Amino acid sequence: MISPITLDALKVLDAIERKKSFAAAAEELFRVPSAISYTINKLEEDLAIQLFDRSKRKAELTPVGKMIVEQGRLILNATDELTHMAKQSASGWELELRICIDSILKFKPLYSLIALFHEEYPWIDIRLTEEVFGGTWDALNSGRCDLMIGADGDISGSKFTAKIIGTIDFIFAVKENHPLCLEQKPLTDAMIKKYPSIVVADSSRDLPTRSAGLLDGQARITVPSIDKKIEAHCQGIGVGYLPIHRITKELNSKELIALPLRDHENRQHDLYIAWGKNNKGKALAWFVNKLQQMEMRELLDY
Amino acid sequence: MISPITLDALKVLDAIERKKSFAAAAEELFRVPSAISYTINKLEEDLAIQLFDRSKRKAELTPVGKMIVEQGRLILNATDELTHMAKQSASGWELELRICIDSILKFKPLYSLIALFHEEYPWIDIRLTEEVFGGTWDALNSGRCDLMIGADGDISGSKFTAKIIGTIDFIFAVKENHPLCLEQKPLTDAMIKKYPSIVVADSSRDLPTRSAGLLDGQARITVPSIDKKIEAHCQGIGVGYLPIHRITKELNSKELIALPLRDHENRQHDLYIAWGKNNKGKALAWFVNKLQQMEMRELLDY
DNA sequence: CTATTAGTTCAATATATTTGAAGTAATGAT
DNA sequence: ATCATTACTTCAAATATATTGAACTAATAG
Repeated sequence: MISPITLDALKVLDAIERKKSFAAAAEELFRVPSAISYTINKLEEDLAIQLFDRSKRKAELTPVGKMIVEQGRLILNATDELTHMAKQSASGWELELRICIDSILKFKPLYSLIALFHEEYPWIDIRLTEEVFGGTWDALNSGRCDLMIGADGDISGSKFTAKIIGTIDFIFAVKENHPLCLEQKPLTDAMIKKYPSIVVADSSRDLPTRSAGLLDGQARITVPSIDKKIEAHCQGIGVGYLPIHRITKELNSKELIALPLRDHENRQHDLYIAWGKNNKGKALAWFVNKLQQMEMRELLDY
Repeated sequence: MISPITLDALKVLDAIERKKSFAAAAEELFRVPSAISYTINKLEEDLAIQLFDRSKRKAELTPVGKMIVEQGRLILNATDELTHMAKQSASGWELELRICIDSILKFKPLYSLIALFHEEYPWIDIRLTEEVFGGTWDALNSGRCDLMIGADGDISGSKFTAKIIGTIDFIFAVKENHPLCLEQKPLTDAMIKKYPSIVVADSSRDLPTRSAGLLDGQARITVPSIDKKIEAHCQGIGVGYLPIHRITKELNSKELIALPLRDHENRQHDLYIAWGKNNKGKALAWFVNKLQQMEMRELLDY
């Protein structure tokens, strides 16, 4: 026997310390005093350590005894928590929920949602990953996440449930003082094609790469994230569509200029959330519910 | 029953997971397979949670089961550690050691000693307090500390063991450009008495205040710590003796000037460590041993 | 100097665990 | 496909462990 300590003994020890008496502890635990005495004696014997000073009428904890009570309480709490966790997760709560978010969306509003969730269910792990364009669908499809929040482009098949929770406006934006600013508005295709377009790399691995509806015959510069794309626009390296909510700062400071196009409306993309149809997880349901209640404005962090 | 989990069940669960088999776990725990089966069945029943998937020949942990194994190991470790701690402290190791150090000494070298100690005995708490002059003796005398490291002035009686572990040199030092610098050397009492002396408050509460051997008939400015005294000297507010090792920086930068005195040698104070004679604590012994081995230079942090 | 309180001891009893033999069902080998 | 083997389960009996209540001891409060 490596450790002679038992949780029952720790419970008894705890009760004695709180009630300051063997008899009172016995009552609390629905046992007779002699049973308490037996448990403590056994623990002392097994440990070969005196836990109580019995020279007085009332038994008093020795310093070591006090320490065991204190540390023991931590252990008892841990087991109670473990029991609780186990019951929760056995009753339909996931042990972890993996959320994949399109990098077109801002993380911040999701953070506060996660914080809220974590307050209620601190034992459930939330794993957040980021993908660009089709990457979120791909992550869901290949089982790398349980819930995707992302740009549109629906997936075929009946494995997933998808809900549109809003739309994102895209506008054609270029750097201030960009040559295109001097051209006659609205801009034509020919004008635009003279400048490279900035494309965010599709992080899809399994799915066919999505064209993202870009103009043809134009030089392309591929960047790994939406942030880098915005940066590239600001540097004047290229031109293209950007989601309004991510560039409000740059538009306000006139770092980026929105330009009207002859052949394209300012485009709208649907914002989806999607998850496995037969995923009955309650944490998933919690997030789906909250996300649907959320105002688009909150999610985009205008 | 609040938590049906028992440490024994967690041990069994751990063994099964490691050995990947009920039978192997049984062997490891010197029980028959049916006993293992019984323990697991009981735990599953009490928790009302399926811990193993028995559809295959080899029982496999369910996700919840895996979690319980993982968390359970933490709990098992904690109990093992608790047992260890208890045995250690019952075998003569203190649960905490209170060290009181004279503020004349630097804390830093003691910190590394404490760090070293903490590496070997992480469960023993070290409480470090600081006192000025007689304060360390007083702290020891009144039971506020177990070990004092400090300036001299031996205590009468046989309650304590004291060891001299070195000496500290004190010199008479004043601010650069202080009027005393211009006087003829060596300085006489009369010259010094014109300027206030800086006295560190004796934090003693129970013991008669110690005169600290200062010149009489001189204005006194009382400061609460050695640092404030050095500061006061640097500001030219007063004059007096300072421990060399605490003012090497100021002496090198000529912020403070050491001056020779006619009537006093540069004084030496013995550096003591002392502790209760019948304190048989092993942590105390460890520190006493290490402190005696330490070079004065290390302790003063020259 | 009792009377009372607090905890202990002990034999009897109740409960829980372990055992070994027999059983079931899945896997692997032929 | 069949059969032996593996891996675990079930069950009754045996054993170990915990609980009880009655009798006991020792400290302290009145």
